[in-house]
Amino acid sequence: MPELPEVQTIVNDLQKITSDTITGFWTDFPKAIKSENIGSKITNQKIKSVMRNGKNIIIEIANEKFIVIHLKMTGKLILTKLQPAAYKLEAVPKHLHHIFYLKKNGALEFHDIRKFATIEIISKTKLLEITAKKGVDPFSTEFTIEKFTELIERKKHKSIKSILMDQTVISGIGNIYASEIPFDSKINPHRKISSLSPAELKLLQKSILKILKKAIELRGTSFSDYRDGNDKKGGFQNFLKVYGKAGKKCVKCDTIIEKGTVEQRSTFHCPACQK
DNA sequence: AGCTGGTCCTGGCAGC
DNA sequence: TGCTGCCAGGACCAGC
Repeated sequence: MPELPEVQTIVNDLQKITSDTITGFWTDFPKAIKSENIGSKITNQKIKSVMRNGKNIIIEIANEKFIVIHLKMTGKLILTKLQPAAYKLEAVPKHLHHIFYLKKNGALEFHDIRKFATIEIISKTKLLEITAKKGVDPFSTEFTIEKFTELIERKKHKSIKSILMDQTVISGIGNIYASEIPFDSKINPHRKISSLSPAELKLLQKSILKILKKAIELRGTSFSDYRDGNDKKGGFQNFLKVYGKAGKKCVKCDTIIEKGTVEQRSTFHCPACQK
């Protein structure tokens, strides 16, 4: 499932479509598109930039309009060299649901197995509204220990895991890294925020940056479906310590990794290493 | 206001 | 073997 490192990898790969022009759009699943008349809004528009905001991919086009894409669990954006004429639209691959045709780069294919991913065309005003609702980006200079402390102030009764997942606190962390980060900090993800000492909070902040940074270096985690902009797997799945490891031995102490639930999401930790 | 639980969707797998 | 049914997941929304 694409989280910050995966989305960042895709956005990096998509930099090459900057200054290209969208020549057309095709879809067989309009339900995923939250805006009307997408084709006429984006056709013949030049791409000004490709950015990330939390787990959103934002493609800026002319007239201060933005294509906002959220890949949810199984969405994939893959750049191909295929020209529009090469697509047999009556027989596209099963999970290919949208295609952005490009003047120079061929096409940007949007695949999605579970059809949860969304596309939206929004104005600059709306974009600012969306980003204002989001918490701090871990890689922005705003992500200081003071800001972190302030953001969790009203959420002290919540668990550490749920805070890491809360996009209005820190934007970009999903279920995989929300288990891996507390393991790196040696902190039990089920603990309440209020139980954290200032030193532990600092440790957690350090682990957020460390784990996300390493995952970006390895081009993300391909736990099941994730692929980068070139349809290649990431590498961080080989470095997972607890996520998906229930019943297996902890790499550090041989204790059996436990699987629990936080807000209906599976959560993994080592009961010996993580206090 | 804040919390819970339902919803979207389908591949993969456990159990019979 | 073939079927059924459950689970995974992010974000949003209805209802209390």
